[in-house]
Amino acid sequence: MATMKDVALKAGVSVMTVSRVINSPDSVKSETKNKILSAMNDLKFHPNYAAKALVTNRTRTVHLLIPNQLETADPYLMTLIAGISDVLSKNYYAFLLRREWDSHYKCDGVIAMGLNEEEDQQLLEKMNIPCVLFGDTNLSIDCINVNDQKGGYDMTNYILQNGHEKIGIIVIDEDNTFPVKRYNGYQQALRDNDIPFNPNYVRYSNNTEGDGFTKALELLESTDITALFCLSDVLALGALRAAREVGKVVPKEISIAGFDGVLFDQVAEPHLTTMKQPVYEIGQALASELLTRIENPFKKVTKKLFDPKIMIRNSTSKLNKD
Amino acid sequence: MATMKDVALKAGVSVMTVSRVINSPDSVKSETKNKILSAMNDLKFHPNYAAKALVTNRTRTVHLLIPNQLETADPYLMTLIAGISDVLSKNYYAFLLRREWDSHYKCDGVIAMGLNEEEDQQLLEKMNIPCVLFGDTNLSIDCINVNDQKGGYDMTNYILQNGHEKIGIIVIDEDNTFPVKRYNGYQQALRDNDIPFNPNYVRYSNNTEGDGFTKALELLESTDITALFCLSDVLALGALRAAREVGKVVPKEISIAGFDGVLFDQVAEPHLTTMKQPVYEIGQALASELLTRIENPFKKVTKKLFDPKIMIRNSTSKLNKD
DNA sequence: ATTAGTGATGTTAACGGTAACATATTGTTA
DNA sequence: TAACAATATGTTACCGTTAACATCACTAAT
Repeated sequence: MATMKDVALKAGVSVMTVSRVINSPDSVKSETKNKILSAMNDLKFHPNYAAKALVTNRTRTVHLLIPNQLETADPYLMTLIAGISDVLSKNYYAFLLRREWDSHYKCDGVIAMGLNEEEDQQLLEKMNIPCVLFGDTNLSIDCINVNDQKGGYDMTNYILQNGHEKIGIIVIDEDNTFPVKRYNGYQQALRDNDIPFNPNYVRYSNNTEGDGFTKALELLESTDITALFCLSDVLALGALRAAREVGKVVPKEISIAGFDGVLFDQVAEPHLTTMKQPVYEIGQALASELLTRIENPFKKVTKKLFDPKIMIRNSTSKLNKD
Repeated sequence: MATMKDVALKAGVSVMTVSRVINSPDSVKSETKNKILSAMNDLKFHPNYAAKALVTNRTRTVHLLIPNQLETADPYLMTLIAGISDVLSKNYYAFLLRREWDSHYKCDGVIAMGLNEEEDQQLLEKMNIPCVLFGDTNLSIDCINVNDQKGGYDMTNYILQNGHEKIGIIVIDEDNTFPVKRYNGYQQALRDNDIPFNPNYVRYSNNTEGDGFTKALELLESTDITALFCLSDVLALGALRAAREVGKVVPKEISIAGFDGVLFDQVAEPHLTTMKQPVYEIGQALASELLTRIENPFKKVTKKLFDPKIMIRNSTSKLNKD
């Protein structure tokens, strides 16, 4: 492998001038620069990142901090990673998945998936390197998140526009903020449409297919809802099964909507109407945000919200007035 | 960050002795070693991998070479990456996804997903670093692959055991070897059970839901098959839809089986009987194989096959003799 | 013509480790 | 106890790059 020394020799200049061609090309006379550039080309020179890392204290490595609760193969996480990875790889950044923050292993930056505010806080206070958070925090850290409130609002609004007024909701009961935001969106949409909020239409559940089934069954058997908004696709899958169980045809007799837009939503039968989170794009955004933060550690903190996008498929329809 | 120099100073020895404690602990007197160890502990010393990389020519980075045809967010690929990543991360190896081999960017090893023999061959000849292939090749390279022939055989055999004799098959028509192997397994199982092979039961298709639908429709309408073996889950999904289209109840009137065991197979309705590839485990195996190869570049080449595992769910059943 | 200023390039040392060799210490044997 | 291994530790140079400073040539101003 050719080193800068080889290039310098071939171009008849000092190593430092070669270095300058790479790092501040404007400071080198164009005649000299051309000589060096063509020498680099001839020798197929590519910088040794290890040497560079040693002297600049830049590793070209990013750590992805992922919650213990999530499996690595979780489709949501994997899509996020795909987005992150595509951006990082393009910039020759390698990355490494970590389940906890270990400051001993050097990296240029961290992308953290927050779970709840407290954990975020604790975590971020320990780090003093560039960091971007998938989530929210009031700390001065770059954050990217999904606009869950808007997602909840828009979906509820869509269902209302279809003539439904009795809309059940299955909320996720978890130490995290997103379900509450989605739920708030639901309530706000009802208010804005002058539809009274009915607490009997609300169920809290774990985020599992099984619990979605149970809670949906309850609602279908004990209330007169014509639509059911599940705050995750996994729940909605359970609700779909519950509808089959009680013999209600989806969407003719009951509309069912989910939230997330994970891989299997299009495979469920009927295809699930859902709020798709732009997870891949968020991954990309997290990575590019981190890269710009690494470039410029003192830039203004940014907080970005990505709007989820409603995917209208055939688990929902206009209210059937019979 | 503490360096070896700091440790050496604190322990009252030379830097080299500290280095030895890390790399060949047995060569240091235990009294000295303890002094150094506790100094390292006090100072929270962790080696600087960049410096190490520079002098040892080891980067602690692995490149994943993924085919251009695959999306990064492909669930199959993502599960593989999850397995790889879990092993690499544990060993503090970072990784980087590349779509083509670029020898200029240093790494300690490469994991390549082969597509077809020719591509593999071309690729591997270019590389002269540790490499493990997900696929097959006659070159002397470590390979890990799925036993597709056995998968095809076992699934066909399972269907035969359920009394079916008229078994349709949708083969994938692609420049790749796995569909042929699965197809061979199908044929061999027929032979071993003395069931004549009927070419009318065979369709070739692209690996898409849509084409699966079309080809399944053809078979359902023009033949008397009682079971249909699709060489991928995506195809099987289309077949499921085709069965609904012609009003045949799955599995009562037609058994449908897939192959792959991807994320959505359990979500399809009815749940799909399939041959699950141990993709996550294969990812882990690829990574650990690579790490041992990096440790010992001259070890004997290994070729491993992982058996796929039949997941019997409710898209298949015993032949209904009416 | 002398001085100061500017732009282009070179020199030196350092980043934090390890390899190879040199030296010191200890133990073994005649 | 001298002589010699064997074992334990130290010294030096180097890996490939950049930062900081030094030098040089040339132009502009006095």
